[in-house]
Amino acid sequence: VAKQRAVRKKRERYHHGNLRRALVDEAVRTMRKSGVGALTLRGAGAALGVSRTALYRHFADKDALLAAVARDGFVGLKGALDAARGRAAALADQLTEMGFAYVRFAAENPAHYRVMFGGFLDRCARDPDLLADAGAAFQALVGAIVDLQREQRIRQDDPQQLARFVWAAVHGIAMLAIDGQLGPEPDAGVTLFRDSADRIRAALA
Amino acid sequence: VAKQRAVRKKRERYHHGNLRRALVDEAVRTMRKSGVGALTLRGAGAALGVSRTALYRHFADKDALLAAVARDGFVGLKGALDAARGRAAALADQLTEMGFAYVRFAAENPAHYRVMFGGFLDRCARDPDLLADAGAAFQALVGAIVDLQREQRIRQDDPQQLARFVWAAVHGIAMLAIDGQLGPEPDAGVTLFRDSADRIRAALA
DNA sequence: ACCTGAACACCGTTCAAGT
DNA sequence: ACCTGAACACCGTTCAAGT
Repeated sequence: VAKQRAVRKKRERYHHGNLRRALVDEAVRTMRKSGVGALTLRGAGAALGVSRTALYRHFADKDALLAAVARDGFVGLKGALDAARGRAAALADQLTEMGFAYVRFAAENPAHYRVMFGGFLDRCARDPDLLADAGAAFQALVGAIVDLQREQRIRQDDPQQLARFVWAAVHGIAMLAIDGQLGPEPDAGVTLFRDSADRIRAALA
Repeated sequence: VAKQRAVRKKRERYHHGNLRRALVDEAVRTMRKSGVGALTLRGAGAALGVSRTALYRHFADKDALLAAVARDGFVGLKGALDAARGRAAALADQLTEMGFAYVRFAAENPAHYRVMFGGFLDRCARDPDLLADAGAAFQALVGAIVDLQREQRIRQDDPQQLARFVWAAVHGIAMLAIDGQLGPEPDAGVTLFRDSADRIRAALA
């Protein structure tokens, strides 16, 4: 009976405009369990007790849904980076802590991470807000670098350029790890970042 | 008439066991023109004047074909890296030259590059030789680092570990560029590597 | 802002029966 | 080592007609 009521309640909420949110969550859930290849619009609809065509009221097509999934991912990534920055005891540790958080985010959400970055430009054409969400995550990194520059802890180059370099290094580690290119160990990415943190520090000195 | 003969000749070769090679080439061609999403087994067969089911004589399924495409890519990447290393005037320039070649390879073959790295571990299960081809490309990088160490030009850490760091940095630049995350400019990756080469050098010093 | 139901074109893959 | 031809299950997407 309680279950019945839960379903009823859910149903009602869909009519209040939450189907969009529910679809993104369902897509993320499916991807986490079975990869992005397992995500089908028909399956997502069925899982939510909604017709196959209902989602076209909220998304132009499958790619638009994936763009929303990507945006959701960048919001989560920014949250993880901000939290890591706050956790750092000393200013000098902020960037390292953020690097660990970044690689860990990717390792824990591999399918989601791939959607965030795969064909980014094409997805931005579908949903211009994606660019802003991705930019916000990137700015968390730029902010940490600007702070370090202000305290004279790292070189005074263009912070955007330095941030791009650090981003590429961490993104490369995350991607290689996700794709299994660093070996089958699930924490291969975290390990490589641990080994590389001193190199990155030296690069910025 | 000449065309007719070419087709005839091609046909004959297929029966000599070259259909496998022709399928890989056709897949690469299609991906280059229209992306990996445009690659279909039916289309590849039609383009080669071969039945829809003929390729199952050479590949277990579509993923096995993509594994062969990935292997082909790693062979090409290793060739580009070796050539770049040979081009370098001084020993100190080898790594930089290889970095440019790497990023350029990815920029010129984006779809191919994605197939090489996407789901690498899963693809290795399909075709164990993929691991060897990828390893050979990686060893080109390790070799350059070992040479620099022998001449005391860079730090004496574990060369495999240093190579992984450099690889991740360059891979990250290449991936961000391919996905348009560095902006719509087609040479955004090469530009970022140019800006980052000094950082990487400092990291290895 | 949803529903049902039917339909379209396009997939990967399998199989039977040939040469 | 290829072929033809038929079939299966599964896609994304569209449309008409409802509530």
